Amino acid sequence: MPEIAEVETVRNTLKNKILNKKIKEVKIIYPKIIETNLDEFKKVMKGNTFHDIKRIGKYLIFELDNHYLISHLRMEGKYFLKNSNEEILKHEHLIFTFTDNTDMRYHDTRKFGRMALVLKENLYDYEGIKKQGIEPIDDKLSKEYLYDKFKNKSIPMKTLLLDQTIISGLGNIYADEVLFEAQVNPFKLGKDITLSECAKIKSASKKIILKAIEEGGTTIRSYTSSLGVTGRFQQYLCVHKQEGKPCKICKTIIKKAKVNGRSTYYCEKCQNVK
DNA sequence: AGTGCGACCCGAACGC
DNA sequence: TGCGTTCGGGTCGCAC
Repeated sequence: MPEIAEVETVRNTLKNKILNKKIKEVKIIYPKIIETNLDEFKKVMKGNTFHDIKRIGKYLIFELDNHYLISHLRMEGKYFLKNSNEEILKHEHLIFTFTDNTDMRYHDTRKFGRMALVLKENLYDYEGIKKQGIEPIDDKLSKEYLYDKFKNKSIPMKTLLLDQTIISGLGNIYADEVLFEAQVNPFKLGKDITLSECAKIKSASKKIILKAIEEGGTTIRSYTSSLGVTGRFQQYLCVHKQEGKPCKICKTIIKKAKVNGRSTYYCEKCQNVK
């Protein structure tokens, strides 16, 4: 499931392949993917060109002539590059055909991903973008900022790390890994967190995301990047999906629980869970 | 206002 | 074996 590191990997791999290609045609097979007006989408995309790909949190931002195409992959969204004459697969929902007869195809098994087309000057009017918090790799992420965001919340830390308005870009995998690295109890409420724990969360999130980006993300279940590269971060996971295995630090068996409906993996000793 | 939870999806994993 | 059921994952929107 794409988190910040996966989206960054898609951005980098896609960038080398599609920039400055002219779009000849766009085929929308599953229209619900598009949140904005469909006719406008078709009209604007035709004849347009991808000039750059940016990323804000888990959002991919394709730069066009006068617009941005905002794309959120949610759990299973992927982009594949193929020749236009290849058959259209079951889960390919949107096809951009370039003038050189190659395609960029949006593939999404669960149809959860979404796209929106906005004028460049309106990018930050888009709700999802507007409310993004600070990214783990941004030096502006400080322990004081986190403490301030957490201190009045009667919400478990696991849930707070998934809140994109606080830290932008963490998903279920890295939230578990960050809490383990920071030795913070995932069940602990925001209001009970200390400034020094915030400092640990800050540095742990940066360390883990940098490492994950370097390794091309994590592949769990169905996720592959646009070039089919398998994320190598999987081998560095300490707790996520490690239920029943001994903790890499203390050998205590890793446990699994639900926090706010999300599966959560932790070491009860290292993370001081009773 | 703050918090919790179902809906959106559908393939895989699970249970009988 | 084969069927039905549950699960998961990010985000939104609604209910309390």
